[in-house]
Amino acid sequence: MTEAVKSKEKGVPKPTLSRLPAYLDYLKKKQNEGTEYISTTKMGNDLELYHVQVRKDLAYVGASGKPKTGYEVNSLISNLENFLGYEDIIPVVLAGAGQLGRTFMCYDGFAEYGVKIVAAFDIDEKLIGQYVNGKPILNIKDLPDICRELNIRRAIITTPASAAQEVAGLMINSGVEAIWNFAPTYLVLPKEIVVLNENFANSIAILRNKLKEKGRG
Amino acid sequence: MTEAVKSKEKGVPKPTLSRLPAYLDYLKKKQNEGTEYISTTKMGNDLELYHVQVRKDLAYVGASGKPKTGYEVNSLISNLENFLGYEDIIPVVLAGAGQLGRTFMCYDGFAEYGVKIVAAFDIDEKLIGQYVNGKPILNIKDLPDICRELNIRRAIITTPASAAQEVAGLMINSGVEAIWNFAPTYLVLPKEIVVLNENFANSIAILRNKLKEKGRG
DNA sequence: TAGATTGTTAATCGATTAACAATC
DNA sequence: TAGATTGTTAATCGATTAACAATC
Repeated sequence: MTEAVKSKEKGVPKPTLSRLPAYLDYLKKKQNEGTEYISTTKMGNDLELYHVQVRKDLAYVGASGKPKTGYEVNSLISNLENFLGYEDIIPVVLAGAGQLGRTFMCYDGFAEYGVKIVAAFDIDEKLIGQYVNGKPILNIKDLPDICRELNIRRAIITTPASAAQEVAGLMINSGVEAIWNFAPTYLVLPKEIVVLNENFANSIAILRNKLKEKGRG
Repeated sequence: MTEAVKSKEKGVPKPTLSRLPAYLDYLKKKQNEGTEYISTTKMGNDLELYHVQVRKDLAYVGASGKPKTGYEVNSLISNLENFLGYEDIIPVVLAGAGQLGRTFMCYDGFAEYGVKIVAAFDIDEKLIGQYVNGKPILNIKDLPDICRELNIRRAIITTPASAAQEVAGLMINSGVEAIWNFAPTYLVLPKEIVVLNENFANSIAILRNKLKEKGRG
């Protein structure tokens, strides 16, 4: 009946959501250059987007501007950061301490977006017990205990493709609700689990297709 | 006038394209299990897609099935691989031989999709001259010459965010037409250049949003 | 004031879903 | 034959684009 309830139900449109980090990145650069106000016309031009779309996206995160002046860069950044929730620190575990896994353990950029790797897990005895960037590599067998103890709900998979499905199962049994999968395979998991398959094959296909569209094979 | 011309013009619908690698991965697993024929009903069930959509996507890559029997797994795989063009080997250069860059140099999985890193480039004297997985790390200053010499048109960026934009410019001046960017920033480049920004911030935002939609913050 | 810019409402476009006919 | 499955055509849905009114 009341529209307050109705509007809360729907999630963010996916296309909108995927543009928000681009706006944020762009605005931070502008902020560094000392820009105080910016128009959606300018933003749209630079980011190759239609200005009305930019305005709608910004309205979505609660931002508003002034006719003739535009939007205040600082408050726009706050709006976006708030909406994206980068302030909340979320502890995650990582399975697969191979080269990619260890790269992620070292990569402090995750922290900027609120993702904090607390421990890695592997099956390889040679890796178990080591520390990478201050984070321990533990035996995969201990994953359930650690997850429950620390109340971990998010996980990253960087195992080989062959191990990914099994590891994902183990994680889910340990209370994990969301999985960010970098293993080159598509995980098939229960509907209540959130998965994001980060798939290079997919990216390569998209790149090739964009090239083909522009007439270059 | 003739519909032959008309139909060629349009590119693949993006949603379709992004599902194709998932089908391929799924079908290869089925092939391993010895499955010879498969229905779109089954595929749709397993991959959480509507069966008509699966059928349309498969029609797109030139596959066809038989009523009552379904699609032949082997030929479906061929169709997909053909369409995705994983057989053509494309030489690429990589800029930024830091930890992520070196991880990619070691990762032979790229080869499976036709991507072959021929050389890496960096600005760091300590790295220049080293070999990683048989591939040389060269001085970034030599990138233009090497690209022109070997007729390289594709590049990967794994530099820090601060260097990415400049490196991209250098690449474009050296004949590069497509850039796969892993630096945590959105590149703004001429329209004729194809860019794919592989952005973790974006992924994290999507993951969070999926969780929110399911009622878990 | 005039003009740039915001913000909203309507029209278009494309992809997904549904209904149904064709086939083995 | 009957039923499962393909393949096509029409209906729905959601996002983008366009048109326009409001405002500083």
